Amino acid sequence: MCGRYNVTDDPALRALLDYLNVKAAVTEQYNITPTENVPVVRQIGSERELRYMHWWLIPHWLEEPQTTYAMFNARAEGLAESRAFRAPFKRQRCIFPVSSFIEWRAEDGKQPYLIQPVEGALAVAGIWERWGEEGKPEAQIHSCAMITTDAVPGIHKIHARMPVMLPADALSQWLDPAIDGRDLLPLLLPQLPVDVTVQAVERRINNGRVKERPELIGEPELIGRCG
DNA sequence: CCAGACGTTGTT
DNA sequence: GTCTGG
DNA sequence: CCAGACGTTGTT
DNA sequence: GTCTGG
Repeated sequence: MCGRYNVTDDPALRALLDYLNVKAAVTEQYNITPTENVPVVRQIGSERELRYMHWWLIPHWLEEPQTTYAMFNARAEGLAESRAFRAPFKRQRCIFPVSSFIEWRAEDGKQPYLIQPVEGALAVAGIWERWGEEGKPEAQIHSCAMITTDAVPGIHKIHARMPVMLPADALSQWLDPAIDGRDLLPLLLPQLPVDVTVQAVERRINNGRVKERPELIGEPELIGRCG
């Protein structure tokens, strides 16, 4: 990606939210770009919730929100050491429900490809922050970033990086704020927890203002979760 | 992530 | 070439 | 000590 | 808020 994805309100995504024991529903969003509000699942104590957050992490110590630095992705490598990321990584982790995401490859310009699970939705690892005065919850901004890692071979043909996709049996640990993030670093490996397809899509979605379902082009390629 | 702007003076 | 906006 | 950074991707 | 560079 790790800078464009889709959220579809379909059985696959609902199944993921059910699995996480989250009741709320999502709104369909296509061609989501950094700085948009996106749904993420987080856990406070033992309570999980779906909450819309600004997709561009705003560290709590900033005087004012800014976009000077690219903060919508956070590299898994160095996450525990990064000044900007390590605090939220420690106890403010979240999951991005993702129906499909987009990667680009240079082919006479930029050709977008849709990566989509064959079955179910993706649980992408993330971190979140809260910015603003403690006493004014309505004025606070919640923000989030997706964690990235090296692409697995099947996806590397398109792009060298990809979001960290968590397997189902890792989700409870990932969301548990009682666990220190540093103890969860082994979860942040390049891996496909499910089979996915990679398929070219129309280039007009390169423009982030286009918010329609992308038209597929050509044949999908199946990438097995083990290769 | 990609696309598109990136600027001023003066007029409506 | 680089920054901003979506 | 204080000031300034704190980031990613992709390309060369 | 905390680390790095000067």
